[in-house]
Amino acid sequence: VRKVTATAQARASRRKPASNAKRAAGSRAGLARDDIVAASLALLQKDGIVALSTRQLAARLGVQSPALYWHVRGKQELLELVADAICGEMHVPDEDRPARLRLEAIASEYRRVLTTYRDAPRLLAELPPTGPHRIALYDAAVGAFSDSGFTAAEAIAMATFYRHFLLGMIGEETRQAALVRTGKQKPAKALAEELSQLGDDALNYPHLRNAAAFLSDVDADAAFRLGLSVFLDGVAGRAATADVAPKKPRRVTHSR
Amino acid sequence: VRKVTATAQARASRRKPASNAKRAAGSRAGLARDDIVAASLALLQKDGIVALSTRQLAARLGVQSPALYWHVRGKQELLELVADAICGEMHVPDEDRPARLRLEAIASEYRRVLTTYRDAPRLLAELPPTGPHRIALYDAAVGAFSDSGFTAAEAIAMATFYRHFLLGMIGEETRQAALVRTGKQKPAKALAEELSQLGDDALNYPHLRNAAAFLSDVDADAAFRLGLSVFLDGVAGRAATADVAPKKPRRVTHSR
DNA sequence: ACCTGAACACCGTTCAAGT
DNA sequence: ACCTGAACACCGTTCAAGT
Repeated sequence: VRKVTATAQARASRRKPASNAKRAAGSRAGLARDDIVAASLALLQKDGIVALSTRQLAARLGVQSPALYWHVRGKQELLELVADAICGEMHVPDEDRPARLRLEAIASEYRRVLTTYRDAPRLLAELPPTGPHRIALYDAAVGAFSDSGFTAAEAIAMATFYRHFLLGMIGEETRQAALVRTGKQKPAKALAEELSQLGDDALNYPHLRNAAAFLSDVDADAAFRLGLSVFLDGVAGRAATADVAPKKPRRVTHSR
Repeated sequence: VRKVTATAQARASRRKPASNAKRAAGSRAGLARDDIVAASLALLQKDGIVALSTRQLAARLGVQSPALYWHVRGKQELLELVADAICGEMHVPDEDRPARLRLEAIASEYRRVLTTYRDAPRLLAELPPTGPHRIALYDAAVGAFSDSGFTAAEAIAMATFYRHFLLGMIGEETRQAALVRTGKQKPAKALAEELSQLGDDALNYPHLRNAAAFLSDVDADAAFRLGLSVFLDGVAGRAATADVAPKKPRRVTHSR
């Protein structure tokens, strides 16, 4: 039982057998890794992340779902491949531009492609940034933060935060857009309802209540630029002051 | 078929029948909404979000899984209740403190409680901020951003971004901590491997490679404070300049 | 009013067996 | 080398029926 599993993993991890000009020779379905990723992207774009199951994917490829496991180690790896393929569509900014422009370029590339794939922000946020394209973007961000005056350790942390910041902003935008698209009550209405429902009780929400009129008419584009510029203003207004790498080498700790 | 479903939803939405001093009278399992949420939190803390299934939850409560559906509309609502219960442990800052201190207080409350529940950041990031406690926190953030010089519409957007920023930072921290805890290779090693694996090819990652030595020794606490202060510096260095509410009332649009 | 039993339509994954 | 068939251990949810 152990043995077979081990060899199966070994098979799946040894990929790209020779080239990509090898399929459809004598294989049954002529399934290739790239086909699987392409079909996954199509599925994601059409029906969202919930539809991205091994079984539906196999059906779309005209194959039984266990067939996927010869090409891919498991669903986790499949999702990572999809995530990296998505990031492969993003353009990595040139090194010779000023740091802030590079960070802005990364942001707009994120937004440009992630808004075209359904649920992509959620997908990228959940998966650790593996894969060559994702790491390349990460590397570019680290470089930009380094050039902004952060130490190496700080730049690494900042790049991670930046990534999550962008994914959060874009994810929120796509979530709102999806709500409107599917005809559900626009979120302003939903929140207004909640507010009036609970308003008379002990808790009331003065600021939201005050701003309720503006809830529906937030331009996603302007909001994105605002959030981004606030963050980058913070970046610009700071030289390397904080100290993220402790003196005595110490493991990552979580609060406690 | 339609009718019955409708009444079932009506039943589930009409909750808190009288008070909470009513259960265990003649009911079989004496199941109450609060019990379900409490058991969910315990399950979450012990085995993470993957274990938080209706069936495992029911088992822990000594009940069949369909029983839950009398008390709760579905899994989505269950998760929202759990999320709000978690946020109920956070302290909302006083209004009379300076805006920046309020935002810092919100941040440290987020971090304090989210690091105690497994996968809580992911949970909160995926769910829209419904529920009284979550809305109260959101309201406090909107107030703080308003007092920082943002217009109402801007403050709403900033509060959303702030939430995602915090969830992203804390989520990354807990993810790293989980990797270390479960004995998996610490992420520094993993990334270093990826780097050396792909390094000789066309792509190489100069900045990550340069910073690789610092990857393992990032103090999560210091990193959090760094990211937070950068963001809040950006907030402080900005009066209300941007314009998030468009002149001609226009729906939320995505990209293009 | 509150819960069970049985069923439906799904999942991801393993593994022997086919070709 | 690449794929199928059958199976395992799960999901969330509905709905009639029990008490």
